[in-house]
Amino acid sequence: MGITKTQIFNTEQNELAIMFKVLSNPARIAILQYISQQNACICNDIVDEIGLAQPTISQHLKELKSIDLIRGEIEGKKVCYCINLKQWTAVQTLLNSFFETTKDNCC
Amino acid sequence: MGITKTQIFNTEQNELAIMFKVLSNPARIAILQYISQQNACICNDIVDEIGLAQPTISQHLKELKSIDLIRGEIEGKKVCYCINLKQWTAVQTLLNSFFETTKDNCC
DNA sequence: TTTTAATATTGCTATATTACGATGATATAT
DNA sequence: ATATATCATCGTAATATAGCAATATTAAAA
Repeated sequence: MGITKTQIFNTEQNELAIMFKVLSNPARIAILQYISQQNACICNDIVDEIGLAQPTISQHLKELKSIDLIRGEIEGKKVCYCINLKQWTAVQTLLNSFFETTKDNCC
Repeated sequence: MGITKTQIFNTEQNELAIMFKVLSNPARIAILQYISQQNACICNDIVDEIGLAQPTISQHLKELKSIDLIRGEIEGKKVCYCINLKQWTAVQTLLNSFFETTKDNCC
C-alpha cells in the first residue's frame, strides 16, 4: 500500500498496525480458523481446504509466522502448522488493551 | 492490494478482515488515539497533530467512517469527529470473540 | 457579494499486496 | 540412485494503498 510514513509514528502505533495488517486478509483468517479446528497441527491440507494455490497459502503462512502467531514443525516431507497459543494470547491482550484504553479516554 | 478472492470466504471471514484492515495503518491508529484523548470531538487539529497532509488525513477519516468507528458532526465550517462508542465496542467484541473462539478450538 | 477558512474530492505517483506458474529444495519411497 | 511428494522461493501481472498537490465545495465573515 504505497509508502507508510512509519517514522512519524511511535512504536506502539506501528506495532499495532502491523498486527492488524497480518490479520487483515480473509485467507489468513480462514487459515487460522482451520488450523485451530484441527486441534493438532496440520500441513497442506490447508491448500485443499482453502481454495488458493499452494504458493499463495505458503506466502500467507509466512506472514502469519512473521508475527509468530503460528509455528511450523517439519515432519519429514510435511510441515505441521499450529497456533502459537502464547503469542496468540499476547496479541489478543495487546489489541484488546488498545480498544480499552481508547474507550476509557473517550467518554 | 492485488485482488483478494473474497468469494471463496464466508461473510464472517470477510468482515473480520475488513475491520482488521481499517485498523492496519499507524496513521489511523494515531488518529483514533488522538480523537479519543480530546474527550470531546475535534476537527482538523488532527492535521496539525499528525504529520500528514490534509487530504491524507481526510482519506483516513473516511476509511474509519466506512465501518462507522468514528462520526463526523458538521459545525459550521468545521467538522468534529468523535469515536462512535457503540460501534467501537461492537468491533472490539467481534474481534475478541474471534480470538476466543480460535483459542478454544485450538488446544 | 466577495473573501477566507475548513474540509472533501480528484488525479497522480510510488510502493505494497494478492495471487499464481515455474522452479528449487528436501525428504521419503521405490 | 531415481522418482515422487511436500513445501518454499522467485518472478511477474493485476490491483490496492498511502500520500500529496491541485482543485472543488461549503459555510462563516467581512
